[in-house]
Amino acid sequence: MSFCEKCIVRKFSGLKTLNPEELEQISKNKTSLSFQKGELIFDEGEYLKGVYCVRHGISKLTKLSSNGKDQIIKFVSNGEVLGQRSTIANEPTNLKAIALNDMEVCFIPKNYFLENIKKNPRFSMEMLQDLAHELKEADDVIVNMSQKPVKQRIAETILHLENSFGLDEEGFLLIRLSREDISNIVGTATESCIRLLSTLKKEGLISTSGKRIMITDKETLQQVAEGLHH
Amino acid sequence: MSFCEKCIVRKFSGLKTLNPEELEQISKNKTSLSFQKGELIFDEGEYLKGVYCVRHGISKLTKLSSNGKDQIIKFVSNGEVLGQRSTIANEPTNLKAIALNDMEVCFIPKNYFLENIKKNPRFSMEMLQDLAHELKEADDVIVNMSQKPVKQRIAETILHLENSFGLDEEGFLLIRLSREDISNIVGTATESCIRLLSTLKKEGLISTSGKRIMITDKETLQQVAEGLHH
DNA sequence: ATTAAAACATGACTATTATCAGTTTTACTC
DNA sequence: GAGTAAAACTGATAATAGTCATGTTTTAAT
Repeated sequence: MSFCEKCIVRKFSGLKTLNPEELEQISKNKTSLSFQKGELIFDEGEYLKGVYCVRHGISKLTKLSSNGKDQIIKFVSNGEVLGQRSTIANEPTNLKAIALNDMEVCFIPKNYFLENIKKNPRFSMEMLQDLAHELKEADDVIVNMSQKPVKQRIAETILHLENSFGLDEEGFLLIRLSREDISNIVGTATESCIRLLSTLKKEGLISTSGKRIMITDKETLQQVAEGLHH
Repeated sequence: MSFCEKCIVRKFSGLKTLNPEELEQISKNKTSLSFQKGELIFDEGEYLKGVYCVRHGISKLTKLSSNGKDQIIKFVSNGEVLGQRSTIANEPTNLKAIALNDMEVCFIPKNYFLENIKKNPRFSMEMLQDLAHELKEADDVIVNMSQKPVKQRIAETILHLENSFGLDEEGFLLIRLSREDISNIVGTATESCIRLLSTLKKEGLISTSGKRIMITDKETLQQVAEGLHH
């Protein structure tokens, strides 16, 4: 049994605005869950009974397109909360959540979450700002997807993955994705994605080793992402 | 001078959850503004001093892409509020707002809007649900943009415009957009957009008269939008 | 360690979309 | 209502991305 009050993860999520009593209330009613790599956390269209606070690991959130491909909408990792949007909207989820690696999460039943939104204005303001921020990010993605060619989107994705998850000791991106996952981020055929990664490799902007990717010329890669370099 | 209490528009926006005193407070401090067709309401990156409640007219919200094209992210019309996201996030706007036709809006200074979020839990819950809903829509757009070919996106856009703004007496879409605007919704070259509209016309799914568009075979158009028809 | 399955990679070809150049139509001003 | 600028349209061509076929490497399970 662990206590929310002491959880480091709390510092990064909206939960930081809750007072000790509110936290204890949540602490008493949460349940700890583990998910294995590849395991389904929740599916698109499910009604959630609460939110999932991620203590460890990374989850990918995808949406099934009418052509049968899963589009990756975003990743959720340590200190972030899964299922916020649908819980707040009181709707079924619009996304599917899958564990990218082994995960530990705390499940917080809906009513404790919603209760705090109603009672604690600082918490609800935090949630509002969270959603506002997500919305801005979504707008950026829309523009990139509609206006940029695939090569730019891949360059951008690699830079974004570095920013979000950082590097390991050897300098490789900490997050390891299959080529298919990458193609599902940029919305392209897996073969096209592989080919363009090879191109970036030949141009000396990245190097790879299996699933691991290293940025070797960040400046030029940024130029590619912005369409200034061919 | 008009009173928020009596404003029909209020019924459609989050403002409906405010009580008479809160409404009077806003009513006393709002200013009425007019914008002409094509006029700039606010630019990307501006700090807004408040939100704009749309009483009449339609505004397009765009974001400039690095390739110099404006991507249309969404439209805001009667009963909806402009500048919500950036006001809540306390950030500069991430979108540019332009009047698509002559507009009448009420400007509500920031602090009256934020005050109600802090004091009235029903209002802040309404705002949360608003943002949650926008976020879901944004996810849908991301999937469409990344996974669907241009023809499908155009079909979808036409159907979406009918749903959002309806038809005139003759059965044409009420909203009238230039070919360039349509191409900036689907994120394509204007010429490609024109060509695909012609194709849809030849296939008998729509007909056009100048800027006016009429859906003549809704069922098939829906199939095209979903990729079931070629 | 062996083997089967999955993921990765590449080539050949096709389909889609963008670009450039030009013409026609529409809408607006005087 | 003629003149003009902007928008709409069309064609030719190039660039981009998707599909299908096939071989190779990596991964994971026995």
